[in-house]
Amino acid sequence: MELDERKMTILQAVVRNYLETGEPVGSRTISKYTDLNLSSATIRNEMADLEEMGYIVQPHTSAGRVPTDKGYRLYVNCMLSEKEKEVDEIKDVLLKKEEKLDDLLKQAAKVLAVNTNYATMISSPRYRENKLKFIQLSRVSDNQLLAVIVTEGNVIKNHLIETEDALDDETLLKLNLLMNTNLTGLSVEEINLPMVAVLKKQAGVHSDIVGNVLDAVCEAIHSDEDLEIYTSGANNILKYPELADRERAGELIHAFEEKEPLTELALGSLASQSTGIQVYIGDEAPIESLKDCSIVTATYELEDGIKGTIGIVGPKRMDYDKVVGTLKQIKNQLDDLYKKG
Amino acid sequence: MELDERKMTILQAVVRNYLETGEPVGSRTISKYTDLNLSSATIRNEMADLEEMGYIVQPHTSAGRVPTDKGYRLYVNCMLSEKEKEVDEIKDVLLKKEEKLDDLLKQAAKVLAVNTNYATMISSPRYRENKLKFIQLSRVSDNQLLAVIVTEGNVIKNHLIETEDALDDETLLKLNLLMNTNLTGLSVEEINLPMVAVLKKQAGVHSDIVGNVLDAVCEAIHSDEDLEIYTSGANNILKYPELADRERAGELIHAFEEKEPLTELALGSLASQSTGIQVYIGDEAPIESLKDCSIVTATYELEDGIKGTIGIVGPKRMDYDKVVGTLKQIKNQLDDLYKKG
DNA sequence: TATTAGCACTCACTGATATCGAGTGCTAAC
DNA sequence: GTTAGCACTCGATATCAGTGAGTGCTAATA
Repeated sequence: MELDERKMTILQAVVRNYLETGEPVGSRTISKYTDLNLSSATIRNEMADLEEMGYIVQPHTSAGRVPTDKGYRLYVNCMLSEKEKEVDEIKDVLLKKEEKLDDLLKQAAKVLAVNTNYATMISSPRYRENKLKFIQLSRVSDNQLLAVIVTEGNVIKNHLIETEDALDDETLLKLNLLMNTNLTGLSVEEINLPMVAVLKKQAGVHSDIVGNVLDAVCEAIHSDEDLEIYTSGANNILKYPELADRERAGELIHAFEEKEPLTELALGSLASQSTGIQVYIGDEAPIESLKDCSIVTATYELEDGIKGTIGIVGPKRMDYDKVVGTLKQIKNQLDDLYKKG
Repeated sequence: MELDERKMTILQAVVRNYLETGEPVGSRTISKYTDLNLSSATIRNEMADLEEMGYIVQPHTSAGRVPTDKGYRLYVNCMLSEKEKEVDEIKDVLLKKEEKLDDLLKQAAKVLAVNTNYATMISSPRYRENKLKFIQLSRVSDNQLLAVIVTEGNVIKNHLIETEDALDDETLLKLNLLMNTNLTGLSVEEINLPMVAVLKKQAGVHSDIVGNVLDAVCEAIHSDEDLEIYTSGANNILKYPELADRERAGELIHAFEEKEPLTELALGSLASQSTGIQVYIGDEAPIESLKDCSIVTATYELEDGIKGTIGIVGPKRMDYDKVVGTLKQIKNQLDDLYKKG
């Protein structure tokens, strides 16, 4: 059987209607809803076909139709390709400038949640291929050294090192010079074993300190695992009956609280390379516990290569149009605000 | 009317039974449950008295009794004063040692949540009366300075400062010396305006940098507002029908996600000076959105004056005995682990 | 005088039954 | 190919009687 234009129109009408009402939609509704000027009987026949093709189902005999994942997918694909062309009209979703990046991100998540009524998440940007910019070793007290490590993206890491006995100023200066001259501008991959050996040798009795600092450097740059995730509006989950039963809601809330699953999602979305919008419907979701939901993610990019993920989790009958629009807008704003700031 | 010992026994039995079952408890149940050897009729008379005194209520005529907030309060007071004496038996709630303090805290929240099946929170410790230990100003790039501020409790703060033009090494050294000699060992309260004026004067053209650093110092030490809150098991809320309706659960989940309300709670608990256990029942809660819950908090103390709050939020019919016991245990462990580490 | 047995009464809860109506598929007419 | 008409399905809602756990009150009892 073929999916002609009329069937497509009817499918779209079914999906739209279902998104609005959340109730199975019947033939009579569609007959009035569309401008096809067809009787409900005709629509019924078409709907029977659409069901056979797997785009819609009846929850039970004598009920209207509900889109399947496949139906949503088709709808979303069409919608997205239309959105491509269309210029995004300006909506009033606005971010204020914030001092700190993480405050800005928190705010973005919140604004998105309030505007869409879904649960939202945003990951801190991930600095790929990051290079060392600056190392500073200072004596904090007689037996404590502080290593401050700054990387290209201005990510700052602190690391306290316990020492046996106090180092004098001269030694400290020497160590600082040694490390900065040898390591600045390098990424972790470029710091290899021979280099480490040379450094340690030059450090003499203080080779353990160098080792310690290098470990901290490694951790600071290779910060895949400490991708920060900020969430907002997890309670919105409870607004959608199809997600609000104890079992499901519990899992979702848990995922939003623990954040590990969301980290996966963020990393996955980043890995996919696409800068655009990604939509996961039901089973397509990369996270087991979100498989009854739809997820829409976007990748924002603060500067070249400094990317993060922003996403929305909601019921499958999500207002995709609105979500995609709002997401794009926030994404653009994030970009702009940072460049200006 | 007087609350004699028998009434007290009956009240306790009612509360215990209700905690277990969550169902209104009737006179016959109590008659069997206690070893008072009284008929249900006698119990009924006593229960009528207890109701008149405001310790229990009937949800409706022809139902058993349920404790009121006042009833819970009496029960908890008795329980706590008994717990005082009793030596805590060793349970197997164990924390593993962690590298970083925040990992340890996260773990504590999680363990507590898993063990009790309630929602839990823990605040990072708050360093009161904190003194400055060390300031380091370094040049990161031509127009960026990095101020690293270390306080007595080894809390490290970083602050990036943009500069018009590059400072040479000598000036930098001078500024560092200036600030360290003048400020080390002082608390924010001790850094007054005349002192700031003198510093700025000595800094000459770089007075703006000094001002900038001082702001950062102030923020670093006076870190009331950035008390970190870690939560776990917020989804446990959904396990208790009396909290699981959309309205209430939404509010609770929201509180646990936004964390601001919990910060209030933590600060309040710290302010109360008590090192022991605090129990808030229903309306007693300092947070509006938690007024249908009970909250049990404890103050942990890593070192002298370095205190944080750990707390549990659950339904009013909470297993207070177990919660208090577990909380005490975790509290002790937190203390020990840190001292050893 | 305190306790208890007995009894009438209350009321949430359960399950059976009836009714309603939105929606379907099919057939026959247009 | 489209549509009107009709019988049929089945979830949702309302009604109602029956059940049982629980109460308060009264009168008998130790």
